[in-house]
Amino acid sequence: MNSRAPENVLIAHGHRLTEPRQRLIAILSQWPSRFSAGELVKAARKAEPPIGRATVFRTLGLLLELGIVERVRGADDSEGYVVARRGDHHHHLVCSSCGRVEDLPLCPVEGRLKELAAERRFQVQGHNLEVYGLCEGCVKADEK
Amino acid sequence: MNSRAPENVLIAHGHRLTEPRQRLIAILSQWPSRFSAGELVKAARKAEPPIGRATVFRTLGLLLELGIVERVRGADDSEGYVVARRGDHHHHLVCSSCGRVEDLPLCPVEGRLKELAAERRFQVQGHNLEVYGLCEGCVKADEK
DNA sequence: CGCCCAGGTGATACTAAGTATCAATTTAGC
DNA sequence: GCTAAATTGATACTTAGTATCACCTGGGCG
Ligand SMILES: [Mn+2]
Ligand SMILES: [Mn+2]
Ligand SMILES: [Zn+2]
Ligand SMILES: [Zn+2]
Repeated sequence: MNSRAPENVLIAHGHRLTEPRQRLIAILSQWPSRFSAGELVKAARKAEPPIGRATVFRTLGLLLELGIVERVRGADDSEGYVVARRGDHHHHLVCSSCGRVEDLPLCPVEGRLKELAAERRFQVQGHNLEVYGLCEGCVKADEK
Repeated sequence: MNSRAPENVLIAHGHRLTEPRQRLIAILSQWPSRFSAGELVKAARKAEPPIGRATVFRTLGLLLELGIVERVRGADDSEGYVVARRGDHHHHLVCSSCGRVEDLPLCPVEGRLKELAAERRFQVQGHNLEVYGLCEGCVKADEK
């Protein structure tokens, strides 16, 4: 049994494994890449039977809190989500051309940040970093 | 003449120095700290004569693009703005207790990020970083 | 198995942050 | 002052998310 499977994480945190939640997880598990709240709402509405908008947002919030999905902002500042592929502290490389999201497991901030903040007497609790640019595929397409 | 004064920056970029813009700049110049779009809209509506909502958003976008204001996300993921105090590349220390925003002029990402991204064949175009924690004042208040 | 109720659902309505349209107004240069 | 182009503000629309509340159901208990 994979204890990192969304269904098990839900249960482990005392949440119920309801039908709408299972169906949303199934939809997400096949999602190719970054998606907006609206896209998920649309997919949920098309399902049979349809899943309500409020439930989609509530479930999205729950999955976010459990680390099953992550919020990732686009280069254009748009909100978006991706299904998480790792549970530890990491950041994202977001392609500004195709929108693909890659995990960046090594945090380029940790060390340096502590010193800088300490000098300012600022007590760091957390940070968030997104890196924008072109993924390998889009760089190649660009060179042609 | 301070060429960094908002009025001059507008003109230098070929924009008109209209009355609503001047009045919005005046309102912003007295803004104590981080503000939301809604707060600015409200202040603009209370002004005499009132400034329209659409104009507030358009002007905010313009000032953002000219670097006169900066978008700063709160620890709770809320959108917000601050009047910029510097024009070069920098980040922000955002107090999760009082909401105050401090500039962090030394970018703790630059060096390390290049190497990491190069290994992944990701061509970096930019990044955005926000640091959350407690400002000096709130740390002290907390200790009591 | 079947009861029961806390937790969850979905319809609806509401808020915040924008964007789009367009007729009416204003700015800035001549 | 005149005029064209930029800007305004009213209105309507979109996306993201929250609040309410009557109804429903998952799953623990007997
Ligand atoms: Mn990730
Ligand atoms: Mn700043
Ligand atoms: Zn790409
Ligand atoms: Zn503070």
